[in-house]
Amino acid sequence: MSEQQLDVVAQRFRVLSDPMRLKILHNLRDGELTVGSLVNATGASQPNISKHLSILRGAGLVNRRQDGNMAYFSIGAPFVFQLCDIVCEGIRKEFEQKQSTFR
Amino acid sequence: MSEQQLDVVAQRFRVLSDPMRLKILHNLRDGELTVGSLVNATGASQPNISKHLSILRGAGLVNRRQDGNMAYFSIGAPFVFQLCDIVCEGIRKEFEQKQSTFR
DNA sequence: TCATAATATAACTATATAATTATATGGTCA
DNA sequence: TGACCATATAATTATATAGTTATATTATGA
Repeated sequence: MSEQQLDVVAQRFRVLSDPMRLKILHNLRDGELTVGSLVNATGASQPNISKHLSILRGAGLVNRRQDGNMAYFSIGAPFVFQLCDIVCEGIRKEFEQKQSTFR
Repeated sequence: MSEQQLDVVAQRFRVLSDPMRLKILHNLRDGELTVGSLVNATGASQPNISKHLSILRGAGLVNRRQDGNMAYFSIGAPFVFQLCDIVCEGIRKEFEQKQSTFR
């Protein structure tokens, strides 16, 4: 793997390394939502959500569809959930190991 | 998924979001290495490598074994390579889509 | 066309963190 | 014990970025 490839991969992980962005992706799991809906669902400010959405879009993780004066966002790369599942599984195993140290 | 869970998952992605850490993991793919070997392999400074290794260790991604006055590090969670593969595949598909826009 | 609603962008601030330099710790062997 | 080697930690600096406030853009409907 080349230096450049590692940079690109690291950049993708960075996009996923923010709780609010994960929260947005999580909320989109059941289907597309408008920016306003995401603002309500997350409790974050509208500019904040817009910015996160543009970052997610830059990484191809969400798609944007405009209808009237509303923008609908949806999951663009379902593999993100696969990634989260693997990470969660890893965290679980790690806890188990740490626990077993005390048994 | 709870707020707290999202925080933990985001934190894990953050650990993987640095090119030098990915480089270290990549170098460990063929087996354990000492800090010195990793310094040589990566071209980074010794304190820098030590710090990255401690971050990786904190996330359970590498294991440490001491022998004499040398520390041997090895992959602690093989699933990281699975994660990278999925991300790489995602990047490839994204390029394909962007390319097809011009055909 | 004007007022309004939804979203996006810009400028700014505060915080997190990667890398460097200097120093400390811990082990080995004479 | 004392010199040396490998690794770890501390302090510092520079940069990246999340969030806020204010403003711009774009679309709708009276």
